[in-house]
Amino acid sequence: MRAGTETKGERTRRRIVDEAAALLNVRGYHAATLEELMAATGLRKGGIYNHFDSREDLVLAAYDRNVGVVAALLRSAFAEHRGAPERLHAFVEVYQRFVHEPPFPGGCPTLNGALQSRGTEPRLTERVRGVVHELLDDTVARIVRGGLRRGELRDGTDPDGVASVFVSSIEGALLLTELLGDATHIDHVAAHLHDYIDSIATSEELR
Amino acid sequence: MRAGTETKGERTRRRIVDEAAALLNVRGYHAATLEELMAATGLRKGGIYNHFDSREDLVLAAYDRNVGVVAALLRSAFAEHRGAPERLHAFVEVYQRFVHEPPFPGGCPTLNGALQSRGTEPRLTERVRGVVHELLDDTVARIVRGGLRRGELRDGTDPDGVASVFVSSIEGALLLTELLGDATHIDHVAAHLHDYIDSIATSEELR
Amino acid sequence: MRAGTETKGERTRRRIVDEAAALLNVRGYHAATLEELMAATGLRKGGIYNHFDSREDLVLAAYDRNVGVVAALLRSAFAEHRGAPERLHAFVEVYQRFVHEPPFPGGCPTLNGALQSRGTEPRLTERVRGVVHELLDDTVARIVRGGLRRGELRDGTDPDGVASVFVSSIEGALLLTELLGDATHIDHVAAHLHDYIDSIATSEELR
Amino acid sequence: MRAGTETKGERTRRRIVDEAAALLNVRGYHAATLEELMAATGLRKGGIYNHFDSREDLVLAAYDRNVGVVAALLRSAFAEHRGAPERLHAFVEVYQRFVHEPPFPGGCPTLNGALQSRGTEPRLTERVRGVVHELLDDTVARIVRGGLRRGELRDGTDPDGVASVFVSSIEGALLLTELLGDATHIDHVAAHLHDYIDSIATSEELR
DNA sequence: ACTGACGGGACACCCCGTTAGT
DNA sequence: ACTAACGGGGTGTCCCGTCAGT
Repeated sequence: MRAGTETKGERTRRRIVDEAAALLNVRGYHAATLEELMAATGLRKGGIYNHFDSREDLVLAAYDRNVGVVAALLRSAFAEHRGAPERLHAFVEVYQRFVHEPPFPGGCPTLNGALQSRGTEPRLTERVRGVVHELLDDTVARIVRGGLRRGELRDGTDPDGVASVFVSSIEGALLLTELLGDATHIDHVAAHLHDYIDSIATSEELR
Repeated sequence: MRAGTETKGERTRRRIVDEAAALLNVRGYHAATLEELMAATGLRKGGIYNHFDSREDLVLAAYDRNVGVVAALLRSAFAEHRGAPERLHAFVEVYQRFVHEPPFPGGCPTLNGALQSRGTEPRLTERVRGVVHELLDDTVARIVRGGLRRGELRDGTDPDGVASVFVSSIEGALLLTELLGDATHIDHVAAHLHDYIDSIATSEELR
Repeated sequence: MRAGTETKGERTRRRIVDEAAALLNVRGYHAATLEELMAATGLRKGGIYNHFDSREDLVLAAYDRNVGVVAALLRSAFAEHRGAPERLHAFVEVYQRFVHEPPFPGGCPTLNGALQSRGTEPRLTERVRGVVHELLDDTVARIVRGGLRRGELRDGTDPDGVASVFVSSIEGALLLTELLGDATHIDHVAAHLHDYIDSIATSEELR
Repeated sequence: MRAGTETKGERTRRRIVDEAAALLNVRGYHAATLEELMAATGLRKGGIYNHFDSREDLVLAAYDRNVGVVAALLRSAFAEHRGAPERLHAFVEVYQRFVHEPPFPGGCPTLNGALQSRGTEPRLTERVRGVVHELLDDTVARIVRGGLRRGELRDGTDPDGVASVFVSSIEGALLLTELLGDATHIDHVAAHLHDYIDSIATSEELR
């Protein structure tokens, strides 16, 4: 299929996913009922089930869409920075900006998916695991490995350790921010991580 | 009635809370059904409703119980250490040990409660908020303030910032550990926090 | 047993009936739950079941008590009047006064019992039937028959017809009064019945 | 869609209301359980809840249907008579015929609704109040007012008083008839009311 | 005689999925 | 492709009754 060309069915499907994505991230991937999804999409049950075999399939598609938005933010941020320290700074800033200028309401979809899928939604849980693994290994740890290779980060820095710290503290801060309705937590954590980046960077230049 | 003596009802109630607490932390505070709670406690609906006015009340009691266990671990850890840096180290170690030698299965109840109460369980959410606030303000930030007064921590250290960083990164690490079934995340974060504590402590002595 | 002497058990039983009677006439003989009866009597379930084999038995006893109060009002009113027209006037006045100066809240127990026992409470229905039959045949119709014998009422007056009219219109008026919260209905009906009595009385003297 | 055409859903909904109306008037608007309604309509819960948001909504619709039948009987009776005395006679006869040739079993829905909604079914109670008010003010009292204007009824006749007497005694008679299974009560009351109408009519002609 | 504890059975409501229509 | 109609299972809650204790 050529870019820009969509059959009518595809357009409808896309619209369903878009509306569902917005709703689910706010109301909860598990809590939102099919009735609410019907109201959000303006379609009836049968209309939705024409495009998705089950509510779960729609939820997964919507989750992917929301995660994709965040991934795109990261990609575009990385496109502007080459060095490992810079990219790590950018990584933090993306999430910080995500809180203060959210591209869609409801907070971080990765976190929300992780929170709400416990036990009841195994396929979503699996999907979240994949996303988080990618965040850890293919994003943060990869940046660190590249930085080590290029000598931008101190020898002995553990890529996996950095990844754990970054993802843990950021997702934890998003959780606090969301739970308490207080954005200072992500700011405090961001400041800490910026310091941390500087402490493991070989370069002397201050940000 | 003498202290230390329990009527039959109190014993049963305690047993219900204990069994429910174990179940709910694993199955989910929201997902676990009353039927499962009946199976876990060995009582019928009538029996449970004799001790609790609603499923929600039981859930809250079970949540309190689980949170109380963690609080007790913290208290006993703090009882062995006086200085602020030592207490912060102990704080981290409690959570690290919590993962490796869990007093009950299912992970951190605070986190689980926060995860599963989104929107659907307002009273539980409120409870979690209280617990997290206590963790931030009355535990970590208070320790830091004491350390500043006594000159154990560097001037300029922000108690609230430290609290945000500690709670965020630890809860985030617990989330990763739980989600991915991989305890290295809490270990990485713990190591990082230990370093961080040393970096803000005035004392030169290494741990 | 001598009058005025009550064993402790009898006193408790009487207290249960009294409190239950007051509650049931207001909350409804069918709607009031055992929990409410417990609260009203200050006893626990077992305490009540010591005196009554079932909720239904207590309801019946309470109903009898309430009906007995009305019956006593009628008896004492009849004791002051000998002639049939006078007694019929008195009959009407008892119910009219019952509305304006109720001896207990909730309205006419006969009516309430009739209303609330439909289908679900067969024994109470049977009891109500008996009470209404007594009201029709042994009270109103009997007065009319006496009046006919003594020539106080016009020949050709049908005792059963008068009874139907009196009981129907009075109970109907109580229903309207209760349903709409408007006491004018019983007043209108009372005025009408007083006129009706005068129209079937042989005596010329106006009331 | 053309008038007079019913979709399948409308037909089913109508059938639900019809069957429910018949059942509820007999079994009781409060007592009849959803299971019984399912059996009566031949539908499952899901099918019923597709047409009604709650059991209460169905009950109200069924009540309205039954009341509507009685209202239609009154309207058609009034259509054949113009004068106030004639219409009052017709009013009485409608209810008398209602007992002897009931259009549906279970007796007068207005009465049944009033009886069974005490406290437990506030919306039904409100509905019944409206129906009774209409019966009093917009039906009987209005007829009397018209009769007074046209000089068909004696001056000094109180429309509200007549309404109270008519509705009270008829509903009371229906109550007795239903409670005791004895139709003579409505007949006695009807005879009385016919006499009463003649006594307040200016016309000399006997019925 | 009275309490506390527990069983057991309804009951109304929710919500996902599917199929007959159009 | 989309709607309306319907099935069916599960959920929390209510509430009466009973039985062991004391």
